[in-house]
Amino acid sequence: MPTITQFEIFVKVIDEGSFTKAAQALNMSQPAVSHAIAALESELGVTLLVRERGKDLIVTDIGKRVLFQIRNILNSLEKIDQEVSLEKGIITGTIRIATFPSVTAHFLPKIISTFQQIRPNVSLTFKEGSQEEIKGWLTSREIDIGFVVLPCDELNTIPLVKDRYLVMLPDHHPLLMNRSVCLSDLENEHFIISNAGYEAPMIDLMRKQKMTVNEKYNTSNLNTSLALIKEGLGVLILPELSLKYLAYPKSNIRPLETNHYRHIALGLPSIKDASRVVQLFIQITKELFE
Amino acid sequence: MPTITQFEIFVKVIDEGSFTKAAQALNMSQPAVSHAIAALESELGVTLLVRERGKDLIVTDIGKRVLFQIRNILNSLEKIDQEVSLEKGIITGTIRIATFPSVTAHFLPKIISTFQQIRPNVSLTFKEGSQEEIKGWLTSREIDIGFVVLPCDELNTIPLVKDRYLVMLPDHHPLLMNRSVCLSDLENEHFIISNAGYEAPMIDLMRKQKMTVNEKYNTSNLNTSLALIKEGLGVLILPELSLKYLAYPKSNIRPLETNHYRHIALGLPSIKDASRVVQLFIQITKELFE
DNA sequence: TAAAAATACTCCATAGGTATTTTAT
DNA sequence: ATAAAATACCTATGGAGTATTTTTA
Repeated sequence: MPTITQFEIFVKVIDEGSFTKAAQALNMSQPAVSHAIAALESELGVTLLVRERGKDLIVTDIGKRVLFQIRNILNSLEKIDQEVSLEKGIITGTIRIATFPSVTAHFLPKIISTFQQIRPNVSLTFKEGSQEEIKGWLTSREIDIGFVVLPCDELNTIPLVKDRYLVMLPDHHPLLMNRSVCLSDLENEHFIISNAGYEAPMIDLMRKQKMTVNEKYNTSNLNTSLALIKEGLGVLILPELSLKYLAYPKSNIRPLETNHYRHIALGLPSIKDASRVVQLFIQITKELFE
Repeated sequence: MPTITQFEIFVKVIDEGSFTKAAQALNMSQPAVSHAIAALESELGVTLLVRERGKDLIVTDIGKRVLFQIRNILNSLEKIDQEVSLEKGIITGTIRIATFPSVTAHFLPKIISTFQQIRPNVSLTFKEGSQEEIKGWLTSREIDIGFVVLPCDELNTIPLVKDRYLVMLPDHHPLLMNRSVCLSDLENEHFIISNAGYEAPMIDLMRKQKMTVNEKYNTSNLNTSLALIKEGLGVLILPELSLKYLAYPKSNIRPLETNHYRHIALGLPSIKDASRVVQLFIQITKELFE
């Protein structure tokens, strides 16, 4: 019969990418980790990890499938702990949260402080990534809950706030004559696309409406994008929240006329299966946005 | 750290209702079972079971909540086994199925034989109960999949077949003059209701349409119901499939005119989280009804 | 008195430790 | 030479057994 400790060791080895680092993280000896993985593999009768000294660890295909179930098991164990603590009158637990940059900047501090005031014994851990990364972490059960942009059909979602889209224009741009801009106005513009993908839903919308989209520049950094606009090389679509801390003259920004907003929401694989503290987190976050 | 064996013992004790029986079922000694439960309880620091010698075992409130998570853990372990077996080229596993009487009688034999032909190494276990029992077993994760009657919003469902409703009438009943009967015709009739609750959806429908429902007799057995109808004491609504093996003259039966059918479906907590063999079972069962 | 759970004790399997070796960069 | 995993060997915790006692119907 495999051991829960073996499961914990297996997950830690994968998360750390090395037997030695996992041993350190778990405060145990390296041979103990070697033993545990070997025992698990011989118990199951399959190879879970390909270790080539020097090179990176490789998780086998079956290893990944087993990993998914093991993460579920460890999550259930965490829920047992939470239920038991609750029974004893102490509310504890850990919530693993993933955010994307504008959420981190604008909402996270308030959410953390509010939640910690209400439940000081619950620890929160954070991870920042792109939409795709966050969804991946949710499906592999590496995190409990994440901030996502709607639409997102593959997850249970809790809508929080609508974020308006803006267009940033270079000086002397003809569209600056208008109070607002609509998507069709942008058909012949050069677009500056950022790696963070803030504008993706609008670009998709244009494509869906059979408009031509001129994706001219692709930057990995918003400041680079700003520089390109200032040079008159293109325009940028950005949600209002992402703009807040950027130094760009208000007079060069126009609201995008569309009934499509960026809906920011909480997402998780299943609200029903979430632990009590995660459900409380959902509740409190929702109330903060009302 | 608790042990997987402890989890298995805990579940078996609850399912068997006794330490001694659980020990027998698990081929181990009674003291070992005592130890395991005591160890689990002291590990968690809570009482899971109240044992009063002679009386029935009582699962505490926290015990029930822990039980739910433990069943999930054991289900995940089963999925690991299945994935590993599949990797080795052998498809194994167990599917715990719940049915209600007309499914047992009409569909189950065919489903079993078809499935066993395709996957002889997968074992199937069956449990028969009422709709409410089946839903309870699914939410407590005691079974993997069950046959349910739609609508059933709390589960993922796979519709299989529509079953017509019929009305059984006593001799010389005026409605026998018609080729078919509609719900409003039945407003002033005495209803014979069976414990199995086959007619529940139609009764609900009548109530929803503000009709008066005269629930006169309540029987625990369809044969009793038949006797009551023959005496002219009331009428009975029954889905066609449930009628098949009942000895009742066809001439006293009329179809119920309604666009509401009894939809028989497969139901489970989450299709996505189901094991591969359960998903195969869904596939095969669905195809059998096409 | 019988039946079920708990206790006392014994044993051994195994998880985890230290020391060392192997292997590849 | 260095760094990471495996191997060898040892120890001790605790899981499971047998025998027995406790408790209540």
